[in-house]
Amino acid sequence: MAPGKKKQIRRKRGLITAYEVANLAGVSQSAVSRTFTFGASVSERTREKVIKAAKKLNYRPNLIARSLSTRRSDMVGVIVPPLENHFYPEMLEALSAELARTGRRMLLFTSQRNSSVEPILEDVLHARVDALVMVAASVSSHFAEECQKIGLPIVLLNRKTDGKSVSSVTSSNKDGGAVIARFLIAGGHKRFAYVAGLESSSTNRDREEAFVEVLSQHGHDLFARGVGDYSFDRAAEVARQMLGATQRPDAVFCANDHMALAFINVAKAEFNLAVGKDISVVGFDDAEMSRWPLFDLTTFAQPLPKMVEQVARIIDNQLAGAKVAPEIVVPGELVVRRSSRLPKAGISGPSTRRIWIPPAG
Amino acid sequence: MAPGKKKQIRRKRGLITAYEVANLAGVSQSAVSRTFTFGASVSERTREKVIKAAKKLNYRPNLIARSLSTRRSDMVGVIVPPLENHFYPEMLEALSAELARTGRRMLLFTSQRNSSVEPILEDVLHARVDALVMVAASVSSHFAEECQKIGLPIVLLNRKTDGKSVSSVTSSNKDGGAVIARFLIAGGHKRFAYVAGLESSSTNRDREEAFVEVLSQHGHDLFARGVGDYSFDRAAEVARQMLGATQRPDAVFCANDHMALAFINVAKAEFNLAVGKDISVVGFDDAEMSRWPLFDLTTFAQPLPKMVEQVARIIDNQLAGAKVAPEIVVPGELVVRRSSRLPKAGISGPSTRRIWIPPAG
DNA sequence: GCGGATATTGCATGCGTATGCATTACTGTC
DNA sequence: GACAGTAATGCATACGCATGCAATATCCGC
Repeated sequence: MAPGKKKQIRRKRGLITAYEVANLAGVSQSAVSRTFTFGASVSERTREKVIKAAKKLNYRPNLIARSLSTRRSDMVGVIVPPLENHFYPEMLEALSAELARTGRRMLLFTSQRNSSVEPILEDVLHARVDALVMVAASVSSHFAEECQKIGLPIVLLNRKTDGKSVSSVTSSNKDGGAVIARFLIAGGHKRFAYVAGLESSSTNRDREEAFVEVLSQHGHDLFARGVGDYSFDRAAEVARQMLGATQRPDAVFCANDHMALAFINVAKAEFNLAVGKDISVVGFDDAEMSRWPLFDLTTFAQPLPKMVEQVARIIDNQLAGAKVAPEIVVPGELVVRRSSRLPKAGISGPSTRRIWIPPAG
Repeated sequence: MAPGKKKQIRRKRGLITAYEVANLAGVSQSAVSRTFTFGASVSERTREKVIKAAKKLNYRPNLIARSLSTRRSDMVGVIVPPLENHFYPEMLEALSAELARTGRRMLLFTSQRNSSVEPILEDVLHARVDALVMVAASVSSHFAEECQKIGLPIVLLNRKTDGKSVSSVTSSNKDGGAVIARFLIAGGHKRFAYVAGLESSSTNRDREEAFVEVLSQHGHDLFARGVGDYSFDRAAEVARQMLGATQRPDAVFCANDHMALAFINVAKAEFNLAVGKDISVVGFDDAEMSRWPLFDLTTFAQPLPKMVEQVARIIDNQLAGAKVAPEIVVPGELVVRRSSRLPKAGISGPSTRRIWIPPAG
């Protein structure tokens, strides 16, 4: 070794670096790095020396530097829609927990109510995240291609984009719509209404199509239909119209819980109706609030834990080089509560969580 | 210049770098960097060449590399409590918007219901965020010191830690408690109840102390008291006890909206009470849901926009070298709705947002 | 105790940008 | 047109870690 080449001896302002730990431990910076890199080759003796020195100096590997070196940031960009719909905070928490579990951190972007996500996407791209999860949003094919090109995996959660070969995780929206139709028919209802979510969304299309189709298979038409755009206020407005009409629907399927809660609010507070007797209301999501005594909402439950698990799995696979962009559909189930008149048969499960399964035949 | 030293000509797999843009534009990498660094010295002609080349190559500065170089990540770590309380998603959105507005990104950490934030903090420290915002959490003096040492600004939001010289932003919890007491007294109530939040929290202490103090100034004792720990279920349980007693309170102050909504749920759904007539319920926060027809909750509004603005300001100042750790208290106001009997005087404001101000004297 | 296989170690360099410093190109003035 | 003063530019290096490669150290079987 060239003498006098002790370049390792540094001392700067600011934070502790691997060099300083190396000095104290009497090893090279490489050894320090290897100690903190899973799977790297270090002897037990070296590791101990390093750990001890690191603890003494209160050293923490600088993840920024690591990212630059490894070209992996271990950050996942997450774009969430406005959190007005309380199902999304729940989804966010589940996602956060799942990402943490798989050793990733979450860079969160919230989208404003009336603006597109495009500018956000530009930000995300700069941030060098390893992957991107978009909740309840869709994506232009232009952007999808760009991400493909730079190797950034995208996963859509609770929404999908048809034919664009973008990964997505949704629950079985079609099954949900269909089961709810069967459930309401089995409950003896006659006048069916649908409160639509955003008509441009895949979730709304799937739910509505299946709902209407099963109704018509049983000889029923939609008695009323309104568009709530997944918004509380607009859904409440729809409710006012439907309930103020000379003849009311007796069974209402709202495309998500948030709108169903709006509907119940109006029905009870403004029309003094007994929800579950005078009129049945069914939602979709099974957000926490649906269990609140004043709502007690029958709703098609989306299994959040399974959904976010799939998200993580897709990310893992894509980062491992998978070429396919799977569209995962996770099964859900109809949780029966008292916002709806019950069919005679088909209810099962513990009293805390009764579900309805269409009787065979 | 040493001939053949054209080190700038590189070409690698992966993303576009400043070098490649420099080549195409016929300038140095420095010029590219300066073009994308606000306030740097570049001529208009150079800038144009660079911008053009950058656009052509679809170049984006690598923020990871920039962070390593500047030692600023422009990321703020945010730790939020469980989002069951719907006021927190709102706060999160407001904070996200404010951080975005000030050119920062948000690294989000969610804390689990029954576990301490300590392990999360360790993660945050690794991530090299520029600052840390902790929502509704408190912090050990040990950790506060450590952050002080490494120069990481911390801001507590909606909570404070006494005497630890940690910055915090809260709304005027004491005023809130006091105003609510005056309001309920002015409304002619006689039997006052308090549903406490987490008893270890500064918010609960401040609200309760002021509430009780004003009551006693007017010769009233607390008729009933229960602890809801800011949880829906526990607050509902408290409600069942209070409402099931032989004599009920006629005015209930719940330490936050979330618990107030639980109380109203139980009062209406299980005891069939007319909230606002049979019993008055007042909350604290003014979460969105408080406006829902079934709740229509009178509540002390915390001004989210101002609060998050203060958070950003503190972060700016601390990063600019400020030594003091301010404890900001932002004024709030009592928003009057129909969950409570109204006093004769003191109500003002547009019909969409009526507020109550204690009449002078 | 020997030869070879294997595990550990350190050196040197790269990751992509920002920036101090020295150099060069302008700009305006008389 | 010469000069001072300023703006613009490029060079070289640092930021803190990971890692390929070559050099050692350790281990194993005999």
